[in-house]
Amino acid sequence: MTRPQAPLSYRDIKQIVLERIQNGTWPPDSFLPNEAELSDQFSSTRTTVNRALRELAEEGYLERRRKAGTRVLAAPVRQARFAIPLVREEVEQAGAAYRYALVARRVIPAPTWLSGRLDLTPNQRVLHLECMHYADNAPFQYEVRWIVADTIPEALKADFTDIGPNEWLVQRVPLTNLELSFTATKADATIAQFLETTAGEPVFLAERTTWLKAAPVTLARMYFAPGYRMTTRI
Amino acid sequence: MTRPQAPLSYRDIKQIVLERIQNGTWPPDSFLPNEAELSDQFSSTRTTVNRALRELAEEGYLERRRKAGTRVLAAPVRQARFAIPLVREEVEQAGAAYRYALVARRVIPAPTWLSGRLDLTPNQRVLHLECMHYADNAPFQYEVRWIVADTIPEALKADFTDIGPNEWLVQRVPLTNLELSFTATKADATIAQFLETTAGEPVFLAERTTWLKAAPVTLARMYFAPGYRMTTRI
DNA sequence: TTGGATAATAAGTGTAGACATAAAATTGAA
DNA sequence: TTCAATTTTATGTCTACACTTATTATCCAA
Repeated sequence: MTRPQAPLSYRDIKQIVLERIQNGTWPPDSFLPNEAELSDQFSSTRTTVNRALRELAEEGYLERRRKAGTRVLAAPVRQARFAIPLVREEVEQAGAAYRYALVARRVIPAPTWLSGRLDLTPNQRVLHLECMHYADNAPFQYEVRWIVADTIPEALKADFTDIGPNEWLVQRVPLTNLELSFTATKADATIAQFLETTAGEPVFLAERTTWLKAAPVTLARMYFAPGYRMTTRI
Repeated sequence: MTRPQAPLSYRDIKQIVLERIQNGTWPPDSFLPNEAELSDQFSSTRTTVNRALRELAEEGYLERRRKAGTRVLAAPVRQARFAIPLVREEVEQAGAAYRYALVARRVIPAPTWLSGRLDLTPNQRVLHLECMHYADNAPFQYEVRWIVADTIPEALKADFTDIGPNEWLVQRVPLTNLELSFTATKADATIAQFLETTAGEPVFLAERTTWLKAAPVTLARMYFAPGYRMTTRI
């Protein structure tokens, strides 16, 4: 039953190329035929092949260089993508009820270490906030945050008793740069108290620094309750 | 000085659209003009505008739905991308000398918890490895790994004294699925000994499970020396 | 032999137009 | 009034072609 072959989409081509990489037709470090030749083989156009290969390169399977051609990467630089969700969404997605509470709020001159980190002039004013996020009334995250008053003056007037600073910021400040780091740390007395655990217990700490163009906006430390796991699948 | 406008590239258009989102011309939740109209405005083609918007959607700034149109996302689902490097590369990139050592190697029937995690039949054989990774002779990572013998029989013959199992696997097994999770845990006596720290200290733990199609390949637990930070910028 | 100009090549990008498809909006019948 | 069928529309994708640009390979002269 030979019926006229439906044209291959760029998805089909991606799939086929990936299979050929994975089954050894095109072993690591080898070069693929060029786009023109592939589009012939697939009875497709160079544009379609281009999109397929471009996306595979984007995903870390191929390396492409002009004139040199397209090469299969030996060790695909697999990259994990973590969505950075709002705490509320993270909690609700897990099927738990979210509750937020503002623990402390004060305006202070930036401590030296913070000035260093955010490149502030000495004693620039910052809004310091401490917040708790609960999942089904169990502590989920203890958040300590500093917001640079000069960059976001509106924040001084904002009321953070009902809405968390992260949600507040995300809704009105178009963040341009972001640095995110994760580490394990030991709960001190304060953290332990808020997370209802014992001082000295390991907690997962996410630290997030954001800028608006060159101006520092905020630094946040988010301590997660013991047992927290950040997970992703590829 | 009116010179004939060079045509806008899809990059230019991305930039312009991003600026309009960030300066409030197109506030969160609002809809952009449709592609045809935008291509008029930019004196470009729909194809080019399409690529710009598609990539911005990919990056989490826009949401696109057929017929509905293209909407600015209120809280851009910013996503962090972590490259998942080989330990060796991670160490060398930090400018340190990398050293690897195999600590233990044995073939055992899979313990119950592992069978559950990897969906193995009871007592299926696994290769159990313990390895150390050093940066400038200081402990960097303690790796505990199980490799499913039925899925990767070659692994039983492999010599892991010179090359780590991760590098070995990456070079010959085209992993198809991967689950990665991060958490903070307490160093037990063994971990503490290898990482040259004290039992009870918090350590950063990355756990990685991989499959080849549906077949489970390996589970790895990587304990990082105290002070380790996983960082990314957007 | 070497070094620099030049040609050749493969990917990168843009234009123009067509058809496909999902989903919202509308219409019509029960 | 409500639900199902139909129309409309914005994005999704493909074709065909042309031009651009980075980079390698080649060739020739010093």
